Amino acid sequence: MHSIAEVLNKDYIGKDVTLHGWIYRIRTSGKLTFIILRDSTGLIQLLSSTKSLTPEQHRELSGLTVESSLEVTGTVREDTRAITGFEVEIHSYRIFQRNESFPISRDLGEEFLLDNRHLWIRSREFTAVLKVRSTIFKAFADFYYNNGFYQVQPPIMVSTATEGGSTLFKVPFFGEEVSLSQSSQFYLETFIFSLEKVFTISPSFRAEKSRTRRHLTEYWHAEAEVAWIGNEEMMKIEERMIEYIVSEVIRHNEEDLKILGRDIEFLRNIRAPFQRIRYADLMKMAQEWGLPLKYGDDLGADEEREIMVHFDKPVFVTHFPKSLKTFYHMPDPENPDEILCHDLLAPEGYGEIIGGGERIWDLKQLEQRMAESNLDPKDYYWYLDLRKYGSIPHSGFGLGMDRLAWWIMKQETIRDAIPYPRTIRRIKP
RNA sequence: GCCGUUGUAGCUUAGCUGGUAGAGCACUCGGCUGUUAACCGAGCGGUCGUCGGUUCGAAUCCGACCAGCGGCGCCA
Repeated sequence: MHSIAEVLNKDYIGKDVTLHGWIYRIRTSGKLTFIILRDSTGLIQLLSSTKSLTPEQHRELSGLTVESSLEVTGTVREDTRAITGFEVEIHSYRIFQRNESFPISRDLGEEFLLDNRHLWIRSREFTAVLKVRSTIFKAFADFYYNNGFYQVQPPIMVSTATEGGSTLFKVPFFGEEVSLSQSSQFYLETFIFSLEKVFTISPSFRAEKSRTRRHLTEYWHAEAEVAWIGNEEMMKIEERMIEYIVSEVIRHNEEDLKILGRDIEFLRNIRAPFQRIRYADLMKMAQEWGLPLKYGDDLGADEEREIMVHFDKPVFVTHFPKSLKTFYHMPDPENPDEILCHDLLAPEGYGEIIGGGERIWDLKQLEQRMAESNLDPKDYYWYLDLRKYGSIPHSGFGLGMDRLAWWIMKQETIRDAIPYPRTIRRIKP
């Protein structure tokens, strides 16, 4: 048994190989039939003819359809006319299944492909997407393992909101109603008191009725929390992490990026350090660029896009006004109206992919900020406990893995970066 | 939630001011000993999203509803 990628090699010329996979294309030309076979590693042309098969066998192979599954044994030869430079002349085979007409052919509509995502997964394009995603998830975890972090597993079913504004998914829980997690941050903060440096990649859920190309209701949320460090040190870790993930994708997925039409040279330029811009300075710059922004405005999607036109690497925006961020962010001691936080904006119009910063670690200060936000301390008793027993300075961040994958692959919508997107209007397949 | 837009064969679509619904792909059959999303010929395939209205006559005009997509707000 051989893989297709393995056999696309001069060492196999003249040798017999056994391949298995699915029919990617099939066409007949007179008494010859060309089958393009697909497996997880690539494509290869197979030749069926009466030279090496009986007329009945040749006829059976010629009658196969796209995505039929089979195993073939044949002889490899080099042939520049074949799609990947080599061809296998079949002399025996086994058909596992001959399909009826495969629903997906050429000229595909967006809605149809989403309805048939379970089949579209097999396409060359989506196979490339899945391979790049696999690298991104591995590289994220590797980066943190290599830097002394522990991976932890926070709960998914939770009883409190982490952030006031976002809408929660309610699920029944033995006669009670609980929520699906929309951020693991508070739980991650609990882990640093035993492990100091922790990360997780877990699903998060947002019941916001967002209808945009960058929102999912279920997404993969990568989060880290680090003891003893502040906002600037946190950003240093993040920029190296992004650089590492992008470099790993370039190293392992060059072919996939080509299939997706991604400009690899652009990605090669994604190297730390990334520029830091204070919110107040960004507002001044935006005004010079003619954007209708003033101090105190939040960055909308349009503003992010217009700002990022001026950069070809991700940019950290820091020191947001207190009013724009939630209660747990640490105010800047030098200017308490601003907080020690950062958003990382991706270039090329992709916008925010990371939100993070330093957390308030003083109990009184946290209680005061919660009171300002009209939050009931009882709901957060365990979060407040962390500030009662050996509290320490610490920072963390949350990264939308699907958004990162979406940007790295430069896909049209975030739905094209995740196999089974969940949105306000889509729960199938 | 608000605003916009689209819906014709399994898929992609043409059909303009109302007059018997047309093509390509897929599939089936036939032709071609080197095809590259092959090509050539034939066949199969449609309650024009749904319901209602206007009209002698509606895919086409009007209304409501349903579904998808896009934008905003919110966020990762």
